[in-house]
Amino acid sequence: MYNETHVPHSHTQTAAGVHPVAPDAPGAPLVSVAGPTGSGKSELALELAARFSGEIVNCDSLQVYRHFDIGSAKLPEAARRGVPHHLIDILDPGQIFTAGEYARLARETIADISAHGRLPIVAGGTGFYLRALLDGLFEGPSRDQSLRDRLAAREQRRRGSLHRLLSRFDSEAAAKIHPNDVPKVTRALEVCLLARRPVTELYRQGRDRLQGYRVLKFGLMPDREALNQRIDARCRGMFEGGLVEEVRAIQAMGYEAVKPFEALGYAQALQLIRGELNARDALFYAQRNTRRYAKRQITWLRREAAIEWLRGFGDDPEIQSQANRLVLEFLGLST
RNA sequence: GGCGCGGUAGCCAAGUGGUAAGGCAAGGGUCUGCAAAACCCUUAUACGUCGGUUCAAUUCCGACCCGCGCCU
Repeated sequence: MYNETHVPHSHTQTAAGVHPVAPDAPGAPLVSVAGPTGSGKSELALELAARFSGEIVNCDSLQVYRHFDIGSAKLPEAARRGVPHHLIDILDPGQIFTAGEYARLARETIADISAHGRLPIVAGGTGFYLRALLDGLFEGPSRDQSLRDRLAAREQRRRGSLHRLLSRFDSEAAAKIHPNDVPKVTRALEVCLLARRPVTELYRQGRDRLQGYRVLKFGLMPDREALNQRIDARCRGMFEGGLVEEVRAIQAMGYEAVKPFEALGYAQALQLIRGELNARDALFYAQRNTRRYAKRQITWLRREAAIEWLRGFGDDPEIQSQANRLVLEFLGLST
């Protein structure tokens, strides 16, 4: 794939003003920066964007929400060095968002950026969103709240009933989903019922993969111990930097039981406010859960295909120059 | 100094004269429209030390060490 992009392009250096996107390329270039929380994705993405006249497309399921700034570690406007950031602050806290919608929006955004001759850089830690964007999802019905409500009620009456039901509609799907994993069982069932066909059959038709781009995927993979330390420090910084006040402010706007409040740090801050946790425990649980989250992200990333691994933090100059070199090569700008 | 209680894996903790639950933490994994979510799996050369009794001690006895509490 992008091994073929070693073909040196006419002019060499990335002097400012030179459009990095070769107009005759066999697909528009697209860069993505993934990695666990706290690995320095935003910093690396920003660095690359600044250097290659890129624009950043957020790929984080929490940063899409307005008002959730501190706990989602949004790069403050002032720190963005004039680089345009997309798909940040696009939703109200009460709105539900899905991977499918993300993929749609992100694809539009990327197309737009490319059309202007700039380099789209997708940055964020939500692996599922990235996969939905790049590999696509299967073509099928999207979520249906009223159906879900009915299914949930049924499951509540008899635990495991949804899984049993699913095995009648699609035994293959049922075999792959653990009965305790109600959300996934629900989705599979929802699809079967809405499409009147087994999900498995729909899966077989493939995903609606992103077309027309050449993709360079970075995976930041810092040392686990160092990452954990950063995570702990960052969580502490969030609490000390006004996370609880941020939550109070959001509550004051009338939001209480909204989805983003379930996120790491926010959940704990909320419990602290409600008196269900003391300050020490709130921090402790936020840190621990964030460390676990990072672990899950790493698990997800390991499975991702064709990743250029960067064994360190994205704000490390050494890592940044490694990434720079790879992007240069990728764009066909290396000498 | 005396008395009492305790000392089991990284932490908490049950328990038995025949080599020992569980929980937490940790690690690994799954993921096709709520994914910072949800779910699954795995783990240990662990019974303070030294002796004694016994076929056999983590379990009983003694001494010692350490911790906690109380007393003088």
